[in-house]
Amino acid sequence: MKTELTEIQKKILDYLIDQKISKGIPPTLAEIASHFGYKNRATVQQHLQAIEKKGYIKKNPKLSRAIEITVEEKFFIPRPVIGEVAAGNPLTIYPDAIDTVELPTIARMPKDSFLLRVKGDSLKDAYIFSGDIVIVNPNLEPKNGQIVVAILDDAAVVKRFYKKKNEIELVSENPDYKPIVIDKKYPSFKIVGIVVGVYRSMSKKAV
Amino acid sequence: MKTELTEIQKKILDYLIDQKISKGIPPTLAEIASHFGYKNRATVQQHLQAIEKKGYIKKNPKLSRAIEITVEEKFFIPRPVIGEVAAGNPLTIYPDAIDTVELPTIARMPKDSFLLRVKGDSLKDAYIFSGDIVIVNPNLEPKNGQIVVAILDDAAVVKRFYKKKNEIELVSENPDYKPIVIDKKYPSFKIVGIVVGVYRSMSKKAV
DNA sequence: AAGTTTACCATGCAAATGTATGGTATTTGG
DNA sequence: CCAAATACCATACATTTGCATGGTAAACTT
Repeated sequence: MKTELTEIQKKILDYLIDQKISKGIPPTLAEIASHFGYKNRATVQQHLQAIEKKGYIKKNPKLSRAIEITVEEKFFIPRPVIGEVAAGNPLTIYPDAIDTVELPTIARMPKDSFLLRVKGDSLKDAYIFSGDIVIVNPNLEPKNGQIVVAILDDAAVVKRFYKKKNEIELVSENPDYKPIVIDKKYPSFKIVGIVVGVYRSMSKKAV
Repeated sequence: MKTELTEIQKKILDYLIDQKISKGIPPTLAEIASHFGYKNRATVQQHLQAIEKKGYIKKNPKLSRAIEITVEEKFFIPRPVIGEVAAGNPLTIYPDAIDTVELPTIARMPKDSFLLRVKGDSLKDAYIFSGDIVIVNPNLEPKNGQIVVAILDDAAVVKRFYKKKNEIELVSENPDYKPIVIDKKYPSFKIVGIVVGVYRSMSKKAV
């Protein structure tokens, strides 16, 4: 039952997994057909039957979108990493993904969130280490003590957020950097997002 | 547009979220009706329309299962934590969850995987700290250097896995513990799972 | 008392969906 | 060369699904 998939079957399986991950729901036969340019759902149906026969998926008959993916190796899915946090201050966010990271399905992202890879040990006092992936959520209001990603002038920083009476203070984890007080001097100040989580994959190599 | 949901509408929304998380796909009208004991899909339909009107979901008309959940606050969902790793060696896996942890979103675990909370700094050399959540996947074959959860006699341990020629060695992160060599002396030896990732939530409180 | 909201049901219908069957063309292995 | 596997199409059909409409009953405004 460990038969190999053909090229096309592999592509369809990949598409199934991709859809289930990015959209949350598996596609219908019609959607698959449309994606691959097939004029007929039956073509897809036959491919799915072949894939199921080889044990890679399981279909719940009669139900729409009821395709269960049974491949164990596909636990990890690639997600784009759009920037790096390095050496305390400067943060670069590239227009395109600089890299992808294999994220377990457990760490599915909050909507619109993005990933940044941490370089260097500037955040080590927050127990975040080089190579770790931080999940940044742009849709939340920052609360005191949270680690935020913010833009000052042209640079971006990753610091702890504290809202005082009339000002906002950004405190670095690294004691070498003084807190930044936000006032009129920073007209372009903007909170990009809040670091809601840290993830580190252990599956690839030993640390 | 910030109208409150009624009790029933709230229950239906919870069900939608729950299904999307546990099964990966939103239910159909019929499935919702069946779950709540309704004899009619139209009842569900009207509830969904009401929920949509209040802005909590968004429906893609004509498409099956195309219910998008738009509630921002629901980014974090509780997942059970079934045990603790503490003080180097002993690991306790409780039959029921000892706690729940708020995981970002829509989180879908690798199949059959479970979560353990780390207590103490016994794994700090692997950059895993007290309070962190480790994701354990029981369905993978361990490779050298990976951190595994294993059972020896009655105790369970979390250590690095190394397969030598004729034996298996479990190496502790903590230098105070000597490596354990697996042979006939441990008839009940069993790999419970592999630590595939570490997650730490940053949203609640400052570290 | 009259209106509104909420919560349900029944029925009907068009479109979407999964499935079965039969057919053609190409490639592959013996 | 021939059989089998692969990849696709067309057509047909039963369900599933979403949706619209109309109706009943209770609870709550006003």
